[in-house]
Amino acid sequence: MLQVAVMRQDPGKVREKLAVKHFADLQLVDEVITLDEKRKKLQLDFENTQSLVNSASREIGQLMSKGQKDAAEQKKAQVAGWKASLQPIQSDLADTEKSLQETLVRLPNLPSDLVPEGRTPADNFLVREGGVKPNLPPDSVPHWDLIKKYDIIDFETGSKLTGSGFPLYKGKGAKLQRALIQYFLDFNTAAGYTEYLPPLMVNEATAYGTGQLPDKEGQMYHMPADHFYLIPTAEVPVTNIYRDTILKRSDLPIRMTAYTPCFRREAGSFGKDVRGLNRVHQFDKVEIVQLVDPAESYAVLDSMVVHVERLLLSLGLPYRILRLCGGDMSFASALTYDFEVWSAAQEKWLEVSSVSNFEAFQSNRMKIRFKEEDGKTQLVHSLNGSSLALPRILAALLENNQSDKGINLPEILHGYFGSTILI
RNA sequence: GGAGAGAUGGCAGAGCGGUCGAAUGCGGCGGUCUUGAAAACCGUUGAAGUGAAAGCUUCCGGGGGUUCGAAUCCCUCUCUCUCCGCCA
Repeated sequence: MLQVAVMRQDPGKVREKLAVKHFADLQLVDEVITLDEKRKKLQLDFENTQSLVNSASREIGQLMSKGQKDAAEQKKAQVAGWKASLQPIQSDLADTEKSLQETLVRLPNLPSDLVPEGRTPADNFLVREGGVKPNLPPDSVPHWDLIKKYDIIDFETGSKLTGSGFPLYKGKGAKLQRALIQYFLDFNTAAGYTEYLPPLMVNEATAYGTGQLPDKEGQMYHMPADHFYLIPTAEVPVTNIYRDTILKRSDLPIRMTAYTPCFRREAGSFGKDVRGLNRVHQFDKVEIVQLVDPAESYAVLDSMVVHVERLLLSLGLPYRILRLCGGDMSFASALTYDFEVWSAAQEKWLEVSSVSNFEAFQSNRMKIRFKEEDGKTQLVHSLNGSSLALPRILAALLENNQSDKGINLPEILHGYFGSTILI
């Protein structure tokens, strides 16, 4: 959620920045400012009258204790008059605050100055590529064939148990998932992230805090009986750990990591994009989240990018890093880097991580603040990224490392998996 | 699921319907003392909105009500604890 103060200060700049994101309803900026002015005026009216009521009430108390009943009754009548005039102001104020809030949550975060112009993924800025693309023999096959060959995921039975997009990992496939999760968590905790294992269902307030509600309601699985949502990413419960908290400056930075399954309805997906592991409804992911001093958030973003890059390098996967253009960024993000790995048999790039700085957008909604030495409280900046999403990593590992003998695993996984090769 | 108790400031813990935004203790911060530290003593110490400031308003789990006035009374929801039942 954008801060009203920022919008008031320079509405022109806000509109300009929203245009970079191709946000159409620019008039909402003026609506917010108008509503906020109205809110202020009503609040002032309310407070002035309320102040009269309060002080009169105090006087009534004093009169009563002195036994001056008549004078007290007179005051009471006066107060009744004020209270009557208070009523419409109060309801008007409540309505104004409500529509201000509703308007505010419809506005996306402002992109940072580094965000490139553009509308589609084709306009994303290539930051760098790394790793070496393998030269596969002509008889190489995509991962869904390898999955069958080694019998490591049973999609059909997953469909039988739940529905399409709910893979059933089996045997070495299940073990490789466990190995990857274990390795990713170890990698993150070694870098100073504290490990969490959060609830997989969240309530409405939590889903609202990270911005899944009210906008992306249709993308989450909902449990109507209890008003819970299955999490689409660990970001949701983990960032909300600090909702409504005032931290000390010395608490920052807060670094958290969590493994969770992620549940996404992916309504509207179809075709070859959903083949194999490319897009599924339930998948495993290890997430990193940081809450930091605003002055440092962009340096932290860079360090998170390097962190994820090292992880990909250690897996020996060819990757590229993209800085997302205004049109391809998420609602809440100010700057996002996407990581894609090269899936050699499909011959396409697969997104495996998205690292973003949300600046104060999420923290403003969640009221995550810290106290400066001089006693002022201000909003933290929040950042998160995947390190990493498992299915597409698995797809690339299978495709890129296939051989006559089996899937040759990167060295770092040998210990975790208990073997150098998956056969 | 049944019965009971409770939810107050960073923590602990008081609080008669009327100067209660809230005693007290601990912790934090500042100071006195000290070569330095500790101890002791003194002072200070919640958040939000608005304002140049003084101030004013709101907040004692959430929501609603009674009253001139609610942390205090009533209703309701949520959560926590104790006991019972069920159970991985």
